[in-house]
Amino acid sequence: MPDPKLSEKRWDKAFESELFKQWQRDGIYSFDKRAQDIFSIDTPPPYASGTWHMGGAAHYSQIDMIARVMRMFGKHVLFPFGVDRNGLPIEVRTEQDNNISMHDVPREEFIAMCKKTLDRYKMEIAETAKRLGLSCNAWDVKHEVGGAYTTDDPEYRRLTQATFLELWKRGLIYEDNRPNNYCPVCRTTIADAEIEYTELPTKLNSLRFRVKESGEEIIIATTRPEMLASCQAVLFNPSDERYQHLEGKHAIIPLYDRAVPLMAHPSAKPEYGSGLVMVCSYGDYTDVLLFRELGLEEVILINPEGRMTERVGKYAGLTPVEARKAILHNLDGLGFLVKQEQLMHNTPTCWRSKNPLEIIPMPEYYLKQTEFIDDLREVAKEIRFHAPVSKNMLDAWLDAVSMDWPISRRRYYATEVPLWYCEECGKPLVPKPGKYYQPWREGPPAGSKCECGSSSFRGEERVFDTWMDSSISEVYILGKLWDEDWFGKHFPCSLRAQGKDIVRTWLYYTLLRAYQLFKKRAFDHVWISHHIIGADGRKMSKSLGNVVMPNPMLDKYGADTLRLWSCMEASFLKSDLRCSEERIAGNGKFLTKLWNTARFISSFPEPAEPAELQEADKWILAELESLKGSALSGLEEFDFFVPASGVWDFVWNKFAPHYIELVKKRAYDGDAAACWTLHECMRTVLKLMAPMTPYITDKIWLGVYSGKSIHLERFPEKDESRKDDGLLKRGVALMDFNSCVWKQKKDAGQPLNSEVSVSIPANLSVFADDLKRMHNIT
RNA sequence: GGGCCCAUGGUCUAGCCCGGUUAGGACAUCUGCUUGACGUGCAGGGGAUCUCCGGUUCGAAUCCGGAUGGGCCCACCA
Repeated sequence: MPDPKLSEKRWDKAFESELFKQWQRDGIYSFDKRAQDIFSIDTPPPYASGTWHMGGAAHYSQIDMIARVMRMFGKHVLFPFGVDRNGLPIEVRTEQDNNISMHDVPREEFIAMCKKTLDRYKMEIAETAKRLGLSCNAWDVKHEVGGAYTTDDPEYRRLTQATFLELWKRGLIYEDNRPNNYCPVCRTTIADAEIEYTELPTKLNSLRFRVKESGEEIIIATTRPEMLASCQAVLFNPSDERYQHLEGKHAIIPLYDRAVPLMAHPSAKPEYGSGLVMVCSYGDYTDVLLFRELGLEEVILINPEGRMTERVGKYAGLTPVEARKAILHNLDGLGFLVKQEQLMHNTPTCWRSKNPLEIIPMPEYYLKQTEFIDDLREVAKEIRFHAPVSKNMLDAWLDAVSMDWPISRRRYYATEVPLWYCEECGKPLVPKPGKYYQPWREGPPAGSKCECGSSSFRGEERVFDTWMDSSISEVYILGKLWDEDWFGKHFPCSLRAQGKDIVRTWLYYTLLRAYQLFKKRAFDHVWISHHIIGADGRKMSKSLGNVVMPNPMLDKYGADTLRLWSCMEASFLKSDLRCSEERIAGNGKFLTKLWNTARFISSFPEPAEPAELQEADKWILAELESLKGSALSGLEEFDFFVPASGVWDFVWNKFAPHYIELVKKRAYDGDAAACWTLHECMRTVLKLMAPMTPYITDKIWLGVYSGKSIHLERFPEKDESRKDDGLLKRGVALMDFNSCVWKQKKDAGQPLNSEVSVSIPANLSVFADDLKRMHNIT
């Protein structure tokens, strides 16, 4: 081989960190606000806790590919790196690490502890992100467009508060003391969107009640016997013949000896249990509706600590589960328990703590959302979804939203609700937006006075739901805080890239907030990725032993291999990706192949102009053109399976074994047509692969073609003149012919370079010269 | 209970929208090979009644209907 420009014999993942440093030094991904043709990408800031999982690594790699694709389509890409540091997981982690409960420690102190926890984690995430080769605009710069950000930054929080104050001004926020989902473990109200339903075993208990007027015995089935004390009615279906005579009578609650009305109501299903149902405050959401509808008096049985209140009598202080056990024991002892059936119950649980929820009334702030659902349905139609079917997930949630969004929480490490209350008349004092307020530790703005004349205020102690922060991420990254004009020009954000699991939270809330604030869609494109799961098709979990972590994979195989794997496994937009080390490793082979192909080609000079092309050259250019077409359309869809597998197929199944072998002899002779075509194919392949495998492509590019990074290049233009379907067909025959000759020599036990006597079919006569030299045909 | 998606060799998948190819590839497996770059390579082989049943059609993996089996999302069954 003549001197190759690439001296190393194979791709070495150790080049990756060098290249990353060089990119940073040259600032090739930095963001310039003055640029035209902006493409902005809003990504889920990864949660700061712990190391990155495979899902995060693959997910972010692919978002990075989108950023690189848009750059190569000529856009100036806003792609900031963010880290999420708000919310419950940090608090829970801090509580565990320090073996304390948040409420046992002064607020100030607890927040300091959270910060300490966070600082331990922060670097780890960023380091993995860098190793993956993410082309984020900046890693250290803060507080400007393109800068890295954290969601607990006072700047971010002041934006959250400013948007809250704006919505307050527009009358979209109100306070209400209504029964709501409450997580006793997190000790806070949560929104419907934060509920996860889990199938949990429970017992359906049939209890013996008596009818006060007749002394008749009736059976009532319940899964929540500990709620007996709050029972205010017993219902039967109006069509249920068995119970018509009970109308207007009363049932006596066992243990508590209290009489409650028996009534007909359609919500009681005759076929379930005994057909009689007790209504308690609050066993489930139906109870809430019934209490409201029937005007029943609410009895609070569970306190904010998740313990039974005085109203349950001797079970006070127990948790609901303990109380259930105790009360069942008592009921059984007194003969009230008739039977128990085991059943699975789709139980609402907290998505953070995974614990069953209770329904407890608590005064909370609400953001109106139900009246915006129809508008959001229209907004969603203006957005291009990748893949299009993913829009179904959003539509399904829009159909399900039934009540306004409770936005206040009773936690510490989060953005504060920026309000004070007059000590005299209780009226809220609403500060001007623009500053980060912490009402629990500071007074209202100097000189504040209530309408009633008082200047004595009490600070609000509640904080916001984390989604109040997250749902304005696109507003934050587009720099509304720092440059209102620029923001106005570049909103909506070009793209939201996120996982399918947070459609009803992050995506939905962002669209809601953007619509409320700006009457516009938040994004032009929404890209929804699926999950990374274990090789066995199940969710990765330690107990199943199917966990693969990104850092060890990066150590062993490098970022490009990992990135290529995420493209090659399947379409991330259409299905979950199964992950096994074996399959990741296999992708490294393609990098070796690509490297060697490039190294070989680099040993031939690249003519400035294509000379008179021969038929074989025209054939591979036609193949290249067809690859360009399919790959570019896949890239436009942000679906990397098509371009990656297309390039793989082109290089490994057509270009290297057939075309290169065909023109090798010509190339050695210095034929300009062959040399030019080899380089043309290689340049195109490198560019098409650059977004997916940014390291190896740049290393080759810099080594062979340019002093400047491939990541500053544009995608090759399509060239209609190279299309030739007839030639493509002939190419297939050509490849078949090659296989035939190879097989013939193999069957004859001859080496591949031996002389052979075969006749070249008429339709391949145009390739005759190349074929003769390739196969040594005499 | 409602909705959405899916079903292709041992495994993961492409093709299906716009019916007609020996159903393509990767991984695994088997055999052989220094071929002027690559043994992390090259060449070749074996392996699929395209879940099932109907229908449309000259012709169905592809279109239509149904069944079965998965997955996901939503929903107040006590």
